[in-house]
Amino acid sequence: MLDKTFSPKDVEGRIYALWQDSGAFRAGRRSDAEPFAIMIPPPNITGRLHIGHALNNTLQDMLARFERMRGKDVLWQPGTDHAGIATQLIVERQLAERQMSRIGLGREKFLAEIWKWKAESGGAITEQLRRLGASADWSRERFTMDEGLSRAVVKVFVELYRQGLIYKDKRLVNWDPRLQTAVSDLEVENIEIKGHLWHIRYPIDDMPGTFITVATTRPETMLGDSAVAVHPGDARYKKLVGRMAVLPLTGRLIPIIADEYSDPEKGTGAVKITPAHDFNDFEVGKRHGLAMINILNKDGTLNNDVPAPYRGLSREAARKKIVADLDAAGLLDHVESIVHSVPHDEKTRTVVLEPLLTEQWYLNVEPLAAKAIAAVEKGETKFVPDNWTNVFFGWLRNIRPWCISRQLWWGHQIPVWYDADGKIYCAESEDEARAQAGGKDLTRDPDVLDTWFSSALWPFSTLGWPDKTPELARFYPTSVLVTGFDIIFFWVARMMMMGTHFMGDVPFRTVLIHNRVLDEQGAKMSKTKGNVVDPLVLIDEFGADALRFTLALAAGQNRDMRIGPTRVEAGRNFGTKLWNAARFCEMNGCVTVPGFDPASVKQTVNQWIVAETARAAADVTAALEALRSNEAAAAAYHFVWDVFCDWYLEFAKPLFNGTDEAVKAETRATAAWTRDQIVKLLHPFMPFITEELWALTTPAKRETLLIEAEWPKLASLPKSETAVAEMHWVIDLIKGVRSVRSEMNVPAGAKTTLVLTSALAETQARLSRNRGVIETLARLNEAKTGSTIPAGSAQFVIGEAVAALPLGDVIDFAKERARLEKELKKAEDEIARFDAKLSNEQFVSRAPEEVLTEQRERRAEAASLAARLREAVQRLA
RNA sequence: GGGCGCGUAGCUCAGCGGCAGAGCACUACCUUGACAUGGUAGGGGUCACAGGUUCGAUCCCUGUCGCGCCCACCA
Repeated sequence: MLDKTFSPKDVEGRIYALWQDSGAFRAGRRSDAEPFAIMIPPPNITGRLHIGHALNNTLQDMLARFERMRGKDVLWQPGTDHAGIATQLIVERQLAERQMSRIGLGREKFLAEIWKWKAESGGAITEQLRRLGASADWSRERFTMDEGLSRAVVKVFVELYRQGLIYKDKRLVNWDPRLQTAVSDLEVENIEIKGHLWHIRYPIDDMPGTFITVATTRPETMLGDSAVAVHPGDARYKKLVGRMAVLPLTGRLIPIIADEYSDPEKGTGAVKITPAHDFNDFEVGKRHGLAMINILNKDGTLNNDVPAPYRGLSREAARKKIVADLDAAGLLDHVESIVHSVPHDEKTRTVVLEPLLTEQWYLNVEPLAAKAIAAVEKGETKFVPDNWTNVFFGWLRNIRPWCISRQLWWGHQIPVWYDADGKIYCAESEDEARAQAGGKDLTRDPDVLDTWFSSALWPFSTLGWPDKTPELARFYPTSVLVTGFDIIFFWVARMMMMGTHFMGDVPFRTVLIHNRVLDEQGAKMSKTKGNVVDPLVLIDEFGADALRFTLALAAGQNRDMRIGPTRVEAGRNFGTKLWNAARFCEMNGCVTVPGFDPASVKQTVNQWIVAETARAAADVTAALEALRSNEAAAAAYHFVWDVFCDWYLEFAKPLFNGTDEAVKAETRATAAWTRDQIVKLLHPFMPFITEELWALTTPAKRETLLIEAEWPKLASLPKSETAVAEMHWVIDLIKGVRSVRSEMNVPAGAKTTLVLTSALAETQARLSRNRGVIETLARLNEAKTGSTIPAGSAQFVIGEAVAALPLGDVIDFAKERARLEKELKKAEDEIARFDAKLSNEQFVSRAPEEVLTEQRERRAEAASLAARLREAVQRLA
């Protein structure tokens, strides 16, 4: 006997172990079946499962389990990402606690420390994915710095280098002064802050008392100015072009140049040019051959190329001092308060990034982007929902070189060596490089690659590339990529580029973009706000199934979804409902009957539930195929709760308590069959509870659902239209009687007699066929047909029949009359509406026939209702 | 500046040409032999606003307002 409620925490661990031992998660179990592959977006090894991961992996697991049950050979490839910056920072912080430092240890020992940390703590996130129920093939788990994946990274780098797509260049890059590394354009977070626009007067050389005024938000950069630019057509400055300005505080002479870049409308129309510290100025500087004066050290302090008083100052301190000094010199024209956006690091959003002139490795992604664009244009990869396609195109069509080098230690070290003259040798190994160099002593480039470089290879590097493995042949291109829109540029686009370039085919056929998860108040979750909804806490409280079902139901087209305890509670309640329905079946001896043929049932109610089950299965299947998890979950929910529990099991009660053994047996078998279909349909969403029910409901013959159960394919079952119509009639009748009873304030315990007056033989037959359930569910002591209404009764239309309920003294006449009048008014309004519609010539001539018929029928119903209400009102009066 | 998304019940959201829906919250009643993590009945809506297309618009088109996001620029 099943317990009264399902207790997730007592069974989830056991069931997960059972699954893993069964080997059912493994890819390649069905070598003759159609392959289906999903690559997990590898979570950072530093990560803890957050609600976004929970959603992402719930959707992947849902698809993996669905396709597995459909008989496909499923590969769900798990793994983790080495997360260069995040991991290095964590270990550095831990070292600091032990009074040690990265620099002190040196590269080799520091990396050993990270590997040690990874061995101890790096597996946390995958353990947490298991708690969610993730059915990934853990035997194939990969890490972006595994030997094999690293080999892929080196191979890709070397090939791209030889193709001339990777090159070294000295130009401005976004520099993080705290981490002291370059970052890519994508890693820059522009944040709007309140700032100032300082207007500074630069004296003109040889023209005492004449100034040219420039405006800047970063006054400290003036120390690196090489020119002042004005627009060639700007009459105000025409006579100054070609003269020199005296750069305040330095005394340096800089030219006043004419360049289209200067916008006469903006600021003063004259703009200071700092080629080493501004992306636009860099271009201007190149055009005019200006000096590139770098004034910053790698840590953001001012270097020795500035006047002595400012050397070594932080950017903030330098700014203050420079403004004060300019003011003292009378060169500060005025200060304006403005709001402008300032580049910050994306991780902490606290460090202001600086454009800095450094030498970095770049990947010319343009030719790769062209291939990725072409593949999507040809429909080789589709985005769901497809509006993301344009976002993807938009970025790739305006793509700029990707800065791929990072001044970190943790990551894939760049496979480039230099000889004493600085000549570059790019090779797959040091030996190969040395051979190229003719045996010279070489030093390796100290930098590592952007973490996303290795992630971009994930769909094929995890399958063994560059080796031609059987897995690669079988599972590439993968079937679906499930991810959030925030990494379309970082990851999806780059996988598309690398995949099309190196594999000659797209990495995935479909990209399912899901929403971002917010807290219950709609705020972005962040640790500082303390509003992080921890999925593990939710799992502890409500169970993994509850969380998964809630997430599946909430996932949709909307940009954001809000998740919190109250929604997960509803998911848990659904699990309890399912559990108790199964328990009810068990109590009534519903046991799975081997060889049961659902098409053979004779009872109307059983024919009906078989047809409804088939429809639910079709709905869930169609929704899952279309990757619409919310529709799939909703269809299953509705069927289980509103159809199976609320009506079918209630109809079954009088049958189970009846005396007709044949009917009882058929109903038991049908109920057990339906329960089994439900358990299978819900398994992709709620794997634990369904597995438990699969085992417990008929312990004798079951293995695990995971291995045994096939996805319900019920399309060939009879539609049983007559049975369905009859049950709908019964349901409407019962609802009507309940409503009337409630309105009439019939005391809860009291039973009443229902007299159905109908001239239709069919109605009378239906009533007599279903008398048992109608009497039970409508709490009647008698239901009978007749054409006369007993004295002292009121009559109510229920469907096409009329219920005449004995009134006795339980009715509040005045209230009843008011209610009836209200109803009558409603019905009359409705008639008027339909009449207006039906007398509209255009409507009648153009609307499809079935719409017309439907509208006429509804009009007739309303009219009949109105007539009866009118009569009832008169009777009460 | 360019682009995208969203305004539907008190709240969170589905629906997207032909009865306006769910969950939570609310009201009343019900501890009935599966389930109070439940049941029954109910209240609550100018589907943001204005035009247009259509026989018919919450749904399609145009515009307006409001909210959010992305990209670019920022002297």
